Amino acid sequence: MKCYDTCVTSVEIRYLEALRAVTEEGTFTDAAIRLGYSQAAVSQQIQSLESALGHAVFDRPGGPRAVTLTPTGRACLRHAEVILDRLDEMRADIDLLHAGLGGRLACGTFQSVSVELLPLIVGRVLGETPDLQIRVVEEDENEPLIARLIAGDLDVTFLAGPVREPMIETIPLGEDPFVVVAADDEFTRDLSAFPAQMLAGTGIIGESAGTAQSFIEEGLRSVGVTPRYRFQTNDNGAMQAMARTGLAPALMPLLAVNTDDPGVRVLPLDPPIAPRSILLGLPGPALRTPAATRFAQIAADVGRERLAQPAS
Amino acid sequence: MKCYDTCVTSVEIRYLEALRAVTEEGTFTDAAIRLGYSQAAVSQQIQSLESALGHAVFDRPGGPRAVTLTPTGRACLRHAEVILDRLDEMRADIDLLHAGLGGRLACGTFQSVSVELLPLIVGRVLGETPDLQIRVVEEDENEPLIARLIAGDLDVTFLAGPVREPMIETIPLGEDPFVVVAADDEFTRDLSAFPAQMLAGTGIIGESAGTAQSFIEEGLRSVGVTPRYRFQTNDNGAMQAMARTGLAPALMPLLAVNTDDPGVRVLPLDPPIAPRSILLGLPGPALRTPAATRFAQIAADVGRERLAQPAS
DNA sequence: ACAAGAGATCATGTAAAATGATGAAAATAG
DNA sequence: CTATTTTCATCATTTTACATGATCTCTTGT
Repeated sequence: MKCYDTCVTSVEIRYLEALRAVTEEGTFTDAAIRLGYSQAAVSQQIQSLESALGHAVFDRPGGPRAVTLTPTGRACLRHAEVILDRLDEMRADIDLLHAGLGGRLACGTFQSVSVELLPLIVGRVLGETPDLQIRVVEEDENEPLIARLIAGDLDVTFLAGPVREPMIETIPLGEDPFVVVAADDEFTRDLSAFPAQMLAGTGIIGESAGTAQSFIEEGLRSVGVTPRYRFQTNDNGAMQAMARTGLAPALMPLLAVNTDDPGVRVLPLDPPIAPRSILLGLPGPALRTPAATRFAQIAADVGRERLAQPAS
Repeated sequence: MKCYDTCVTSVEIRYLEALRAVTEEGTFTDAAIRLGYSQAAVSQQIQSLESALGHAVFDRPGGPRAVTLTPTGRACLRHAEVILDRLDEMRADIDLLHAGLGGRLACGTFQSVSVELLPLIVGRVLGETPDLQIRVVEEDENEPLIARLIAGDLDVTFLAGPVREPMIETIPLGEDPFVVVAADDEFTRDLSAFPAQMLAGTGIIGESAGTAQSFIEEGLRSVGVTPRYRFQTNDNGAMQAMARTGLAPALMPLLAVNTDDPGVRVLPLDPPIAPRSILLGLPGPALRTPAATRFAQIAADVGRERLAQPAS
């Protein structure tokens, strides 16, 4: 059969549906009834499909015998089934996404939040919507988190400190004070707060870099102390373990501290440095999934429970 | 059938292409250029897609900023990529199929052919088109093979004996005589042919059932012998091994005999019974793949080489 | 404030699809 | 062997959807 490329129609979804229906029903007429078309329409659709593929997909024996697939048609149908299934899946996926029950939620975070706050929130969210696929991305700085949120790479993200970025919306969750984690020895045993001035002498243990550390350094300078590092690591556990040895006190966000550790004392700084505020960043309303909205609500709840609220 | 849905149009391929193009280009205008449409057309296509899905897929910030995918759009795109890829695959698959280089070939066969003839043919076919996926289906009878060929389940099939079935085409490959396989003992050593009459006394070893066996029984009756079975099995090797013990001679199609076995003698029957003709069945030309056609050619070649040709 | 750039909107012509009626081919029944 | 039924293809026609080009609106950058 010669195919004159008079009409450059390409493969359309409805052709594939027709292919499937005709195959399953056995006749064009029944397929047309099932699809809600006229028989002529189905006939033309199959013809269009055949002209698009360049080969016949059905063998029409003529007379009251059922049409059968050609090898070409069988190959085509194999793919068509996948495509049509995938289309259904797409719809289901989107419905689920919009119902807030399914889909994916990519969440940005940074270290101190990851320790305690995030697991709590994730636990509650998953308690409500177990089918939600949550992916967590950790960064040391605000900027990449914000960038990825704007890029749509993330659906929500935790942020630290004041954020001025008109493209996104932020919800304050509370404040995370910086505390001194010191070895539990005869000196610290009597203290209820750690004198900031002493840090100049002892040196401190801190994170390697990142937003939190800049914040700390700035805070220390504002109370007249220039910090000197005795040890820097990005691992919270290592920091605390090192502080336990008595090498130097660690200056850490409270959220990152394991307060169950009997070997250390956790003390506020005196005078205190400005606490870091913890925010949740969300994209504009149009880019927000129901799951993200719910995540934000739960995050605010958890923040109210576990974080100091700023004096308003 | 009246449809009162607000969206009369459903998802179309071109919408998905537009979705992909806009996502990759970042703007409707560039996507339109890439697709060869006007900007307005792409805008409408995306709108149609959105109305079909029920949700926006792009966030249009307005002004000279690139549009970005909404979570819905991202979910949609994930599936769209698969669907579009699959469509390309479909075309490639069909082209390959039509070039005779790829695709699948389902071949029906029966025992005696499977032993020697089929491996030879398959070997040659694969030598020419290594990417062809050949699947072999073995049945004992002609009928299921023919039925599956007509149903399109098989692309080619070997058949035995005369076949009267107008729906399919048959190519004679040659004749497969029935031979006596007997233990190599003092009695058979002097024979150049096995007297049919003797089979009445010794009994025979044969297949359990099936077309071949009916053929044998009929043939024996035509020379005045009523067969009596001493042992029946469907395994050619077992049949031959049993004949080797001297229990009784086996009456088998020559093709099924392992002629390298030193423990047995393979003798023609005297008087001979009608040999079984070996045919290759093919569907009508429209249902034939190039691979099937080539398979038939090679089968005819091999048949000419390895089978007795009927006296014409 | 203004210009530039991006998508939305509108009216319009055109192309494609669906329809309903008719025709041709083939198996089946009488 | 003819009539009937079932099937798909074809044709002319209507209806629908599509793409276009010209504005409109909005936002950003200067």
